[in-house]
Amino acid sequence: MTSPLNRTVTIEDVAHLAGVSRAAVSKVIRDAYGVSDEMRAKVEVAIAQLGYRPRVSARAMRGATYTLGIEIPTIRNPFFTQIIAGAASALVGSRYQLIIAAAGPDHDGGPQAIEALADRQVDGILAISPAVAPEWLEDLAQRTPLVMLGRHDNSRYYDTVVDDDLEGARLAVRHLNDLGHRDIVHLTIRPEAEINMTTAPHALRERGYELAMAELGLLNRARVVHVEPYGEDTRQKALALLSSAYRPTAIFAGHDDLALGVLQALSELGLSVADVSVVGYDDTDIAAHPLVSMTSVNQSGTLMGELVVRLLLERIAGRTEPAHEVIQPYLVARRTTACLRVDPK
Amino acid sequence: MTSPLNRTVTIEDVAHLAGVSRAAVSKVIRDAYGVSDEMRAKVEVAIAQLGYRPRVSARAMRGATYTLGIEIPTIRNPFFTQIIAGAASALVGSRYQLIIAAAGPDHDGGPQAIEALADRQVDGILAISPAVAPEWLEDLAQRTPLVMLGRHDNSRYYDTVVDDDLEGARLAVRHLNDLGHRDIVHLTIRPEAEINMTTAPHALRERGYELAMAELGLLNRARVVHVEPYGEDTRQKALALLSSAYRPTAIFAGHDDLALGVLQALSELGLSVADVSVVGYDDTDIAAHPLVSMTSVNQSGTLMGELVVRLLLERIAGRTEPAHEVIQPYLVARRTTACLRVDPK
DNA sequence: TTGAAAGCGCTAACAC
DNA sequence: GTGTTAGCGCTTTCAA
Repeated sequence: MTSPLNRTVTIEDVAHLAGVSRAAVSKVIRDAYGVSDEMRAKVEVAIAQLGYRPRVSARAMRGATYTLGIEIPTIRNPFFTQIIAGAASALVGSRYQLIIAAAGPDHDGGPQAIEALADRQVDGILAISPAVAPEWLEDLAQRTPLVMLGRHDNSRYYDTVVDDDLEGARLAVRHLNDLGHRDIVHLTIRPEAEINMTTAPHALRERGYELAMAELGLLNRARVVHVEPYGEDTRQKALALLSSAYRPTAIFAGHDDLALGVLQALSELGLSVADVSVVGYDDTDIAAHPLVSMTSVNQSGTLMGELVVRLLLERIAGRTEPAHEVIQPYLVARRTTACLRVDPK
Repeated sequence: MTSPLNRTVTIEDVAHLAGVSRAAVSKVIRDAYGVSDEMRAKVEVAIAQLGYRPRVSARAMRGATYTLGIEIPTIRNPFFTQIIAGAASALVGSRYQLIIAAAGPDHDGGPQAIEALADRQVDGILAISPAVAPEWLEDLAQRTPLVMLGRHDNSRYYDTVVDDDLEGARLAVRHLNDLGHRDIVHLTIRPEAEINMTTAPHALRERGYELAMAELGLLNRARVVHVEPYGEDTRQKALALLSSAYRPTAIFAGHDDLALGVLQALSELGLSVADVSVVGYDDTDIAAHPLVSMTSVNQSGTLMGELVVRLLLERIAGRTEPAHEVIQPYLVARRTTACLRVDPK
């Protein structure tokens, strides 16, 4: 199985050992048309004997890399890893390998990581990057099949999969209102962190929050607190908010990690969800844990991951009409949202 | 910035526009020796104008890919993503890009993902794979610089960074014993999930557990519960254990996710950490959250990530003597470990 | 069904 | 300091 050579074994070595041409070996490893069973057998024996593995870079020069790249804003958010898990599971049994590039707080949050994938000649790209202009993406998509997650725009060059963030936010606000809350604050990342306001999930959730508050006749009570997307800021701002004179009775956070920060601040102040109700977004695993038991809006990350892979493979296979899928979110009510007033009944 | 050509812009196009040779462009983009400031300026203008980006595959045919690959068993474990974050931060400002390959529950848990990275001609590999034979790794390491995380073996071909799992486990057991516990169960993944018993973290923690129990004269009470590494099994086994006639007063779990499963089972049975103390391993973020507040053994995942990158870059730069670093773990005591008996004093 | 040969985009010797 | 050129390991016509 191990190569007896010092240098890497190449297709040439296999061809030589099997007594055939390089082209023949190439056809066998690609399952290409026009190889006799006999030749296939010979070649496969030689491949196994030498432990031959085709070099992806060399293949990339002429053909495919059989690699799909996925970009995520940060690897520290469990919702993104859930999407990746979904994407990976959709690839099991296929000839494609998934590589991940995380943008992270230290980078520009998108283009850089996506370009890194494109530079590596992946056969297709999945990306979660609201902070990128559509024109830039269209340019990229014309070279590399591209499916974007969490974008509400409608390019003909790339596909999109997105949940109905506006509706998700309304679900959250209405739920809190149903429980008797009227002073509902929305805590979310500062809008500048997402370049394109109209296509970004958090901007849309913020609009959904305002819409819902308006529908409930609570617009005058609507308050939005913006925090830095990474680090300690959530906790700080939540502490300030919760210890201010105008403490809300409920907080709807833009995503679960922010909600966890709010819950942490609550704890630190000796308060509990009996004092201030909390709702998150994404319904990550930890939200369901009994110790946290956090109400959250579920947008089916795993299914999203599977879906984007399916769309991307279609694109790679040649589809040119754009696909734009919208996932319907649903609310999972748990202990972190409590009735404000006990029902007199 | 955008290319005016249909096809991808190549080094040839840049050379042509700048009125220089391909070699000159190559030197500029690699910061290589022997370019005049004037030429550099011309080339850089042309690069910007055409939006040229070198194709990694083509570079790989002759030189470097400036890509480091990191393999992790699963992306769903926050400890691994913490390591990745550390590794990524150590790479900020360097010319290297990190790509991630997750093995995942559906795969063979190591070789496959590592080979996928090697196939892509990464310049070096970081990997967390106890379930792989040293010979296999040595073979790989002779082709590609390799640093392994969480292995206790000592190859001269690859570097290792590992925490002292034996000691970590002892810290956990002693802590519980100090609190008055004597019936301490160890819950960990089934040993077959890690091929090489003597080099695998969980096998070593199990040995450390037994050692500590023996040192405390509690060997006759030592009990180990094995669970499947993924899925619902932890909860099931924990439920069974906690509702059995021989309920322990404390459980030391092999890692934080298992510990969370135990805490979940506790909750479901209407029990709390006042009834059964729990200790985890890895000290992931959620352990520190006030709602969880879980005692855990910290092995500095972020620092580990930074360290492995440093070692890998050294290897790539030419170091041949092996490096084998051992991290000292420490226990972070939190609410999940409670005194069994109130001190009469 | 099989093989010969061109060439993908880049780097590294080497010549100038 | 700069340009010329061979060639990395594959895939893909195209002939046989």
